[in-house]
Amino acid sequence: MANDTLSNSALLRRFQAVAEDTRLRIVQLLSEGERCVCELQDELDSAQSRLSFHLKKLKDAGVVSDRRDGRWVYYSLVPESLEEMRAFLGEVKPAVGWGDGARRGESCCGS
Amino acid sequence: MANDTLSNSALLRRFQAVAEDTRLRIVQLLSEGERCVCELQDELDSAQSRLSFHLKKLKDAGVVSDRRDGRWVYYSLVPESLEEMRAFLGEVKPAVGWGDGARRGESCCGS
DNA sequence: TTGACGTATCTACGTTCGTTGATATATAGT
DNA sequence: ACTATATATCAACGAACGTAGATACGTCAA
Repeated sequence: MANDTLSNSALLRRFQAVAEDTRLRIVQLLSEGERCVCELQDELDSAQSRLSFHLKKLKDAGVVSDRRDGRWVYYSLVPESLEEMRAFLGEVKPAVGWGDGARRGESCCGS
Repeated sequence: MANDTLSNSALLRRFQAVAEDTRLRIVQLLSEGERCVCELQDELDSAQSRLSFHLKKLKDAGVVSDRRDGRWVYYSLVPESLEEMRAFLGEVKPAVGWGDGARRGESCCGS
């Protein structure tokens, strides 16, 4: 795996951002295109301050970006950040699938 | 997007499972192959009960599976669950990248 | 300038989460 | 049976998180 432990912090924050019900739904909705807060409010049937809170989390984690247009602020996904998570899950997966016998060298705990 | 809102719960639990420092590292380590708890204990320099707690979280979310061999319990990744997360992030990404002008039909908030 | 509207921030609160240390369970060796 | 080792579970605690309501900020129209 390419990433060292320290550089995981950005990745971790992205996973944390997505790992919440409302925010996962927001990501889902934004995958159809950008939305302003009031649209999300309707679609998620969520209070305004609540949504603002979650959008901030997503933004701070780099998962979404915002752009202001007059009174409205439009949010959209940041493809790179999603790709980063995807890449992690991809690097991680192939090394599996070697079930029982195929362990690394010695047995564990020195015994 | 194929998944309806309800079927997100399993996916959500997987993201929640991975969205924690120690657990993200565990997934990283397991990508190199299965490990028993005591090995992870060494590699993560973590207390035993702490590790057990996190492994349970991962297991309950379906991200890892365990197999007992004598005194030891070996943990390994469940590729399908990682693939499921990957798929979600993949479905989500392509619809982006249409920045400013390209919004959906009408403008927002009825105005 | 005033008022309406869209959004962000702040505060207080209850809940969930991760940690620690103690204890319980399981397996293997003597 | 007894002991040592590997792992899981439990109870108590503090910290982080999500929510709701109030308030502040920014933008537009009259």
